[in-house]
Amino acid sequence: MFSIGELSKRTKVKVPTIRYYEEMGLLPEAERTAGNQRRYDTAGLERLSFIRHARDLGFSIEAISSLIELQDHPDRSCEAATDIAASQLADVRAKIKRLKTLEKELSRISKGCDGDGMSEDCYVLASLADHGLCDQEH
Amino acid sequence: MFSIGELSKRTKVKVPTIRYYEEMGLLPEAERTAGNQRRYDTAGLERLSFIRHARDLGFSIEAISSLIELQDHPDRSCEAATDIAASQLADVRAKIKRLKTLEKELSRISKGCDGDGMSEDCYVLASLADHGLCDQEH
DNA sequence: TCTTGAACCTCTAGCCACTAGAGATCGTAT
DNA sequence: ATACGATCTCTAGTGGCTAGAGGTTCAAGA
Ligand SMILES: [Zn+2]
Ligand SMILES: [Zn+2]
Ligand SMILES: [Zn+2]
Ligand SMILES: [Zn+2]
Repeated sequence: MFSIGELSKRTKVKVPTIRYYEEMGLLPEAERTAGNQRRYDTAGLERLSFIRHARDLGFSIEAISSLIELQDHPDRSCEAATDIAASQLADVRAKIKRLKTLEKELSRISKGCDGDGMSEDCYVLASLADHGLCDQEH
Repeated sequence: MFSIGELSKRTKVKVPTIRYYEEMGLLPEAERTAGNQRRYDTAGLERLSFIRHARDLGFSIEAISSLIELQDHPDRSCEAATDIAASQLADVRAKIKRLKTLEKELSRISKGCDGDGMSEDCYVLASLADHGLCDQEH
């Protein structure tokens, strides 16, 4: 049994974040010492590692909730889990697509001015004022 | 002179968002009718279009504030503008990089299970539980 | 001119996933 | 016994909006 600080060190999840996850129902309510401090065991450590890893991969708290629910019921179909993963992948791909478009425009805009003129003649400001100068929709 | 609703239609920025921008100081306080309703002219339209375009390109409210400040002083050096644009471009590139890493992991994870087994044996869940199965850091 | 009803006003609260800080209590090492 | 770092709860703040309540104003048609 170890403290929340120890759990925090081992998982690299900040202490207030652990408490937040508990409040959100991702972590079960921790056992407490006589003095009301949380104590954890390896089950808590594993669950928090799962959450941390899923968060690192960009899953939302809500999605992780569903995934954990599934993990707690080994006999259920895992269809929901693959759906969630597929949808997360689709999200990430959509974000990449959008960001690549932005990257193109921003790199054109950035190249357009070397910053040693006056704002009146600045291509950066002119580009922001006029989407017509953009190559694509974004 | 036109109403906030008209401005909203022309810029495709929602009415509450326009009020929010005013509150944040991105838009100057609008003129009002005798009955306290906001009225705008083409200057307001242009400024809001600038903001909208910058937001579409991912600039923060704070960054846009600085850009507008610069735009209002045509005689100042535009160095700050190019700095802001360069930093925004760097942000976008960093995000793309991270998302590409995530995409690789997620696509591996997604391919690993077709969703017709039980959660006990699900590769999606196993992957989330064990970062060791990942190809890269992320 | 009067009436309707859409558009407008302000204010508060909610979203997500935390993060920061205040003020009090607990645990442990000396 | 004392010190002091770690923990507790609670509230509020972050960014960039969005939603809703409850009230007022504007403009068009009768
Ligand atoms: Zn410039
Ligand atoms: Zn554009
Ligand atoms: Zn599966
Ligand atoms: Zn991993």
